[in-house]
Amino acid sequence: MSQEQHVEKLIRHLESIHDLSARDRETLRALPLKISALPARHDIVREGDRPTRCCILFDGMICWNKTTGEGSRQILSFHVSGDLPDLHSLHFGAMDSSLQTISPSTVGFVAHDVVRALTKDHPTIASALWRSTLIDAAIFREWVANVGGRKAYGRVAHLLCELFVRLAAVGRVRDGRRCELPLTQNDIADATGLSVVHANRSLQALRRDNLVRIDKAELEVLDWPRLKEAGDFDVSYLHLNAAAIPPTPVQI
Amino acid sequence: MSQEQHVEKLIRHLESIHDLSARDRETLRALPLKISALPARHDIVREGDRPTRCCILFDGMICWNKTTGEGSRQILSFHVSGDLPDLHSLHFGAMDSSLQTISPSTVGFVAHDVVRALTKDHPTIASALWRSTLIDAAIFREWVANVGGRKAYGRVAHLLCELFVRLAAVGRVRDGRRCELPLTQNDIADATGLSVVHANRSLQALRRDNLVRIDKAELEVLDWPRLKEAGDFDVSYLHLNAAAIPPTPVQI
DNA sequence: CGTGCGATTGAACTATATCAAATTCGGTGG
DNA sequence: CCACCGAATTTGATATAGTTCAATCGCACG
Repeated sequence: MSQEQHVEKLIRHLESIHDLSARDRETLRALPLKISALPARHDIVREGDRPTRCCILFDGMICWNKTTGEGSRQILSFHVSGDLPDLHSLHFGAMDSSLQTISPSTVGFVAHDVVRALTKDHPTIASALWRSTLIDAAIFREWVANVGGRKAYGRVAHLLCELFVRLAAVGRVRDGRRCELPLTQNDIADATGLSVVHANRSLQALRRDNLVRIDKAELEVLDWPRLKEAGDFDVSYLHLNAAAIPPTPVQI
Repeated sequence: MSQEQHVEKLIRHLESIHDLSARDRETLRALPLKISALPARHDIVREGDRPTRCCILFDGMICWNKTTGEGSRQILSFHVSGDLPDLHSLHFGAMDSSLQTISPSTVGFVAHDVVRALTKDHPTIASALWRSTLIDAAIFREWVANVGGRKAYGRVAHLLCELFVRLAAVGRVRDGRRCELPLTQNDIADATGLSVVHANRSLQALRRDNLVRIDKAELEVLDWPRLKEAGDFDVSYLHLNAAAIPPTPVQI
């Protein structure tokens, strides 16, 4: 896929959370990028690293994670097409967590200096990027509430809701109800603070209740209203533009 | 206390995470503020609100929280003297969580427009504020790992470590080992995703093990190395300037 | 000197973890 | 195309961390 097509994904992401002018889009299209294809389970940034560039995700899925003292991995967030997961590295010295691919992914690297120049010369883009990191923070807040306050069933439902809406916001949902879901149950367990066994059983319960179907790394939402309710999911924390919020999927 | 003294707390906070010039400090000292004394348990901002001003905390303690579907409250973060807890409201429409005082608190309100002008005219201050919100995000990440990945004992220990270091960073630790801790056990439970009963028992265990003493809303760290170890605490996620990181408290 | 909130205790209950084994699946080499 | 391999999923059984409920205690404050 050409660089031009990839950059459109970044633009789509930014336009799902902020208005851009035609000129802003042109500026972004001219962004110097180093595009890389990465395998699954590849560390992009490790805890303690001092990166000098940011990464833009074009295809695949990546996550932030931390390893706690007892050796268990906690996933902190997932990122999808168009996201800028480590924009905050611009303002930090050492990274406090690791960024890793979940599935084989295509990313673009942009030097910090380039991003700094971009924000200096283009206030609207600066504002959109700023807002993007604040939305990341809002997602972390929601995750604190998710792992701290909900039972296993609800946690998993909430996670599926979030991924579905975020993918929908950047046009990655087909038929109004199917999206990629390249996570293993181990990943789901690490993201929700559950054991694999219990994550498995929670997923089974969601399927048994006919809320979702999961097959071949694909999620199909069968009953959006009940899935939302199960996950106690309220889309507002994603701070999406109204136009980017998916309509309630049609039931079958 | 005079407005001038209060603003020094903000400066102290910003200087714990970013360099400021003498001119930046002067600019901050001239900031138009509306200072308010608020009682404990007071809502400063509620989920869904669209604030037009930001809040700076001078004295007391406040927290972000969300109420989940089943009615339980999850605390998302605590804030201490000098913090700007809702700086991100500058870039958001509706708030996704509620900001509430824990103890009786003194805050200063600054209009969004004033902050926007400030960041426009003073790039260093803009950068410090930006960094401050990114550190908030880093704290949320750490909390996801805390509630998702640690046992009760470790969670509570981690929380105490964080508060101790953050208070120390802005000069709120006496004798190198004592700081305010105006939290009820209910607050600690809501912050760690535990029941009150279990939070109580975890605290008892920490005391039994002679890691801390808690009395009259005051925390005394008795054994910092072991407390850190119990909480699997690594200060780097707070992204403090080296000078703001407290030395290991003297053992008694 | 009561009143009420916060801390503490005990006991019963349950959600979730852990361990270990079996099964299915996707891909790879022959 | 088949056989095989490792990884991912699933299952069952047992163990435990944490919850819930209900009562008591302590103490600051009017």
